[in-house]
Amino acid sequence: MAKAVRKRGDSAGDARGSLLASAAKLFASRGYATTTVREIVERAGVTKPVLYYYFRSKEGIYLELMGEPFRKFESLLRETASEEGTAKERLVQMCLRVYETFLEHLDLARVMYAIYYGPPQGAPHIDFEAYHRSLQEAVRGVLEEGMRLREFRRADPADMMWAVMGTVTVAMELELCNPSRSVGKGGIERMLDLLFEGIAFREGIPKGKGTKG
Amino acid sequence: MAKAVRKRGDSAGDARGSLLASAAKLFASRGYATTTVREIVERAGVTKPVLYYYFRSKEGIYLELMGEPFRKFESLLRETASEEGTAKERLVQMCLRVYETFLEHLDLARVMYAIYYGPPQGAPHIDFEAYHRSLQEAVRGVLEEGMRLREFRRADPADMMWAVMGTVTVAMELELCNPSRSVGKGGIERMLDLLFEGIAFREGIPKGKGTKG
DNA sequence: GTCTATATTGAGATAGAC
DNA sequence: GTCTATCTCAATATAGAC
Repeated sequence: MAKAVRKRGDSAGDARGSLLASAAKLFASRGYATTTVREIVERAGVTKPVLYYYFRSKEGIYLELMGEPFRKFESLLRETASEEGTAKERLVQMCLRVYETFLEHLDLARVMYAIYYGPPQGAPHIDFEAYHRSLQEAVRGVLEEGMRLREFRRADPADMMWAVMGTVTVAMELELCNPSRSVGKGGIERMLDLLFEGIAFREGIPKGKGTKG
Repeated sequence: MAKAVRKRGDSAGDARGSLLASAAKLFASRGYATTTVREIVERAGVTKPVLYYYFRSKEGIYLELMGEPFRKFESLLRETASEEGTAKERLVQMCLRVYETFLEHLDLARVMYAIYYGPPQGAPHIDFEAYHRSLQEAVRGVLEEGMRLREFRRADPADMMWAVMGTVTVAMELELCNPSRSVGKGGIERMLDLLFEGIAFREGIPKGKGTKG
């Protein structure tokens, strides 16, 4: 155990990255509250002052950790909203990218779930709700556009939005708790297809999708 | 605060019930690990030995607490599986009853979510996964029957199952974290309707459901 | 500076009177 | 069945030797 041994090959900025990775893993597996600074630095192979140099505090490294995926998430929504393609195509893209971002940050997703659904654990407050809501708004926006373009049939946009969210939610939570049974991106596409066959407008069928059943 | 005052009107078996209610609220709001026996008994207006008399331990009251909704959940699945009605009707019933059971035990659902998605918190192990899976199997069973009866169109039953689960999941999680925006039972029915319009078989339409779009 | 031994605390759990 | 008073134990904090 002792001093934990950073090899000479490690580049300079690596300590920072090691600390982030270490904190992510520990927050994910043991929770924010129960993870100690000592554990984080030990696992990263550095000493306490290094953590405080880069991040000021345990809260600091937590906020830094959560910051990145959320920034990525926001830019993802902006991009997808202003893209080419049918409403359906954009919606599928949006769902798949959200899911991809989720996969790229599984550990952080775990931390987020634990704090969102569990007791606060003394972690500094992050407005997860706001991010979740901006995803909802983005999805709903595309759905409403699809309705205007008569690509989708008319229904309560909120209901449609939640049905779409349901497919992504299920895929994500399966990945979190039961990765071996994960449906993956393919699964999301197939679920959305099932849903679209009900959402798709059925009178003047716009593109080329007949009743293929 | 002091002694916490049990009024004379309280009937005999009430201490037990108060303890259960108290533990449910506290486990839900503060988590299993951080909730102390002292807090539980104080809130219930009794003393420690009363808790140990009825439940043997902190783990005991936790298991007792979780036991009831899960027993109810299992009988619910059995009942619904062996009922009258079309596959769609039974599926909707099943979803609505799961959701109702969830609503009746919101606090416990919160505890369950915290432990399922978060760190174990030292709580005794409960195989939530098994219950979740039996729900999945029940839903899938009805779906497959619906396919055999040509009430639903053919598709991967697992995909359909997850799509259905998604609607319930979304409704439940909304209720947990954002009850003011809850979609409620009506929302589940509407989401399922959206989904069915895609799942419903479209060639020899069995019952009386034409393309009403 | 670091390590080990010793307090202190606060948790879960119990004994025995009533 | 419920109380007061107490026990056990583990985690943390601290003191003092090295």
